[in-house]
Amino acid sequence: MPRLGPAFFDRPTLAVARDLLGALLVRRIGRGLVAGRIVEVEAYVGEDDLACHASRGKPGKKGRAAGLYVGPGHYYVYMIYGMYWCLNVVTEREGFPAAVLVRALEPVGGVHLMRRRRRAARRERDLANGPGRLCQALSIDGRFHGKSVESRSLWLERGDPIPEKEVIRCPRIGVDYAGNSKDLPWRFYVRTSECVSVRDPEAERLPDQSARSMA
DNA sequence: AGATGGATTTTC
DNA sequence: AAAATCCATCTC
Repeated sequence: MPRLGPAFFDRPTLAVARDLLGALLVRRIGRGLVAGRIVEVEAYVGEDDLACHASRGKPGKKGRAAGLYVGPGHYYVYMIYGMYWCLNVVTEREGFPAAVLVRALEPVGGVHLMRRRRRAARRERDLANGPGRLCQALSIDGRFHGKSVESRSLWLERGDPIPEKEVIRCPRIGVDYAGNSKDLPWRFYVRTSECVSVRDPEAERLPDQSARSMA
């Protein structure tokens, strides 16, 4: 499958997020390959999004959030709760802070390598069904922060498209602190996947999820 | 339900 | 300088 280049990410963040569903995230570790199909993502868009790191601290391109301004197709990797890494891909034009957080993968290849790094996971579906877990499973850490998606050891490939009917759109996880941004429906996941980290029963009951405005 | 634990941000 | 907070996960 062809790799996704920077141009793929140089688009509105919600469209990128939606289209990343079904794509493959591939990691090369030495001679081994570890790969997963993306089944859950979240969009973080601009300084006005109170859940986006760019809304914190001093406005502008300083500190941690600087990594969100670097232009489309770069990884933004940060540590959370002092223990776990989270992988984002920066979107939109240079100078505008936005990214897509990759929240869950369905294991596709190198499952034995994932198990080695995810001893706590008993079932295969638990190997990468969370933003911290997938970084453990694929051995992704701060070394990838700021790197390009054209990296030789971590990249994305186009996968089979996910039909609109299978896409669930709902509010993001863990952003209750984000005031008026907390209910924005900027999380997308694949309804039929067993590897979604947190399901949203209410959203799954509603018809025609992602046909709503992307604005 | 509670513990974890480092970087970042906010408050004093 | 100190306290609070965090895009989470594991164990109990």
